Amino acid sequence: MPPVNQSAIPENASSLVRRLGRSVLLTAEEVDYLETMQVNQAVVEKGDEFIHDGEHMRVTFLVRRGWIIRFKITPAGRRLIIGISLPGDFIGLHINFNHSSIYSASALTKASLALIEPVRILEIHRRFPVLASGLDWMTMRHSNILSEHKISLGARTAAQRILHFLLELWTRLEQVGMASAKGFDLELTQEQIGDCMGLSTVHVNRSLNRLGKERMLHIDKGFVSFPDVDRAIDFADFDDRFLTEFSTDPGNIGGKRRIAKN
Amino acid sequence: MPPVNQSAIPENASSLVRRLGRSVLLTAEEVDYLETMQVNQAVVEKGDEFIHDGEHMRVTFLVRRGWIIRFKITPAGRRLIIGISLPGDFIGLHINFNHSSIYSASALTKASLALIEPVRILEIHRRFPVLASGLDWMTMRHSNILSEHKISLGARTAAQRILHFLLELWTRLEQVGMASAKGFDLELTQEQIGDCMGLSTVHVNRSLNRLGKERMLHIDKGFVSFPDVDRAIDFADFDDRFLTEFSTDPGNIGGKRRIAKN
DNA sequence: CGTATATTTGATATCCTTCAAGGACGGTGG
DNA sequence: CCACCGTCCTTGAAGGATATCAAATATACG
Repeated sequence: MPPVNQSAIPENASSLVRRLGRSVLLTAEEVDYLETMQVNQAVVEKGDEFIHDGEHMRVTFLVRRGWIIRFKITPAGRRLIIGISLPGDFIGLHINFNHSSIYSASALTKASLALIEPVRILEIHRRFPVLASGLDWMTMRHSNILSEHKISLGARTAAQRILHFLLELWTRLEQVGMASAKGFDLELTQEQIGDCMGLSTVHVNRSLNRLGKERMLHIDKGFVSFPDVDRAIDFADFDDRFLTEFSTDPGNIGGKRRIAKN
Repeated sequence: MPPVNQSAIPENASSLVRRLGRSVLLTAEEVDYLETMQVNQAVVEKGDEFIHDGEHMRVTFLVRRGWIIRFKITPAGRRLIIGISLPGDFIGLHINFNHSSIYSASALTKASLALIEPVRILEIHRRFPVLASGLDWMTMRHSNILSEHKISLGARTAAQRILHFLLELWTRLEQVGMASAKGFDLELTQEQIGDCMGLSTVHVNRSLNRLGKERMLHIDKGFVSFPDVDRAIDFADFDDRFLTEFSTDPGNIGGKRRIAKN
C-alpha cells in the first residue's frame, strides 16, 4: 500500500474517520466531532429492510459495520441494486432535500449504523470547512461509482462488468481496512451480483466460472482474489481514478493503482 | 404548470437562477451573485469536444445555452454517454477534488458556457448557505439521474428505457423553460439516444417506431410529444420524484407529476 | 442431520446486435 | 432551381449474448 496522509488518527478510528483521514489531514477536534456524531447507533440484522422506497426519511445513516444494499423493485418485479454501501459510507446524506426516499435499503449482513440528525450535516458545513469538503467528495465519489456502473451496464460484457465491480469493491474495502493486497471477503450471492449488474443469476455463474478458468479471478469460500491483477484490470477496463482522486493538496495524487488511458 | 415559489426573478434570468428560483426564495443579492458569477463566457460550436477524458480541468462549467453530452469511450471502441447537460446544469462542480476529468464532454448544439473559477463555489458555501444548499441539491439530482439510468439499463426494456429517458428530458427542459406541456425539441440523433441508453442505433429506431405505433410517443421533425402522457408514464415506470423533490420549506412538494407507487 | 439457500449445469427462447443496403431529408454549389 | 452529397433514418436478414425454465448438486445453518 502506498503511503497516505496520516494525522492523529487513533487505531480504533471509525471507518468514516479512516476514509477521510486518508486524503485530508484531520485535526483532533475534527476527528472528535466525527466520532461523537456517531454515538447514536442502531443494529440491523441480515435481511432487514430499514429504508422503504417512497417513505419519509428522518435521519441520515452512516454505515459503521456490515454491508448494505440500496435497491429498487420495478413494477415488472425485477430488483435492481443501485449500489452497495460499505463502512464509512453515508446513506441519505441529503435528506434535507428529499421528502421521501427514492429507493429501499436492506442489510446484506448484520450491520451497525450510526443515526445522524440532518442538522449535524448542516453544522459540519458551517463549522468545519475541511470536513464539509470531505463530505462533498464522498458525494462526488458516490456519483462516480454510479457513472461507472452505467458504463458497465451500457458498454461492457457480462464478464467485464462483474470483474470491474469486484475490483471496485476490492478498492473500496481496502480504503477502510477491510481488504488486503490478497483480496477480500465477498458478502454477496451470485443473485445479488446479478441484481447489481443487470444480469441473471445463471449468467453471473457462467461468467464467474469463465473468469476463473481464464485465471483472472479466484473465489474460495467467499474470499475473492485476483491471480493476475494487471490482466484483470486491463480486461475489465478498470481505472481507479473514480474512487481515489481527492486531496486538498494539489501535490498528492491518491490511489492504489492507475491505468494509463491509451 | 403548478405554482412554484417565485421571488424577485427577472424575466431574463439565467437558467441557473430560474431553476434554483423554482425551489428556493432567492434574495436580490443572491440572484445578483449568481448572475455575475456567469460573466466569463465561452461559445462552443456543435460537435466541439471541450473536456477530454484524463486531462486536467481548471474551471467549472455552467451550461447557459445548448445541449452538452458527457461521455466515455471504452477500449473496445464503444461510446457511452454518461449524461446530458442542459442549461442551468453545472459540469465539474467538484473539480477541487479531481485532478483529471474522468469523462469527455462535447456540444450537441452550438452552446454557451459560463466558466467559473472553483474558488467561487467555495465562496458560495461560505457566504450564501441557501445557495450552497441549492448546489448540493443539484449534485444530488445529478446523482439521482444516474441512479435512474442505471435502473433503466439494468432492469427496463429498450422501449421503456427510451421513453423514460425522453420523459426525463421533457421534465428537465420544462424546469428551465425550454419545454411546454405540448412537448420539446429533441437535439439528439437516434445514435446518440442509443449511446445514452446502451442500445444500438438500429434497435433504437425500431423501438421508437413501436412506441409511435402504440401511441405513446410522437416525434415530428425533432419535436417530441406524448399523445397519452399517463400511459407513457405508466409504461416507462416514470416517477419524477428523482428530479423534483426539493425545498427548504417542508410544506412544499414540488414536481410536475407524481406517480403513486403500487 | 435435515432443511433452506446457494451454486451449477443443460436446453431452449428472446432480445438485441451486427452487417448490409436502401431511402429520406437538408444543405450547398453550380 | 436542380443536382449532388452527407447525415440520419429505415428495413431485412442473420448471429450472438443473455434470459428463462427446469432440475441436480453443493453448501450453510439451526
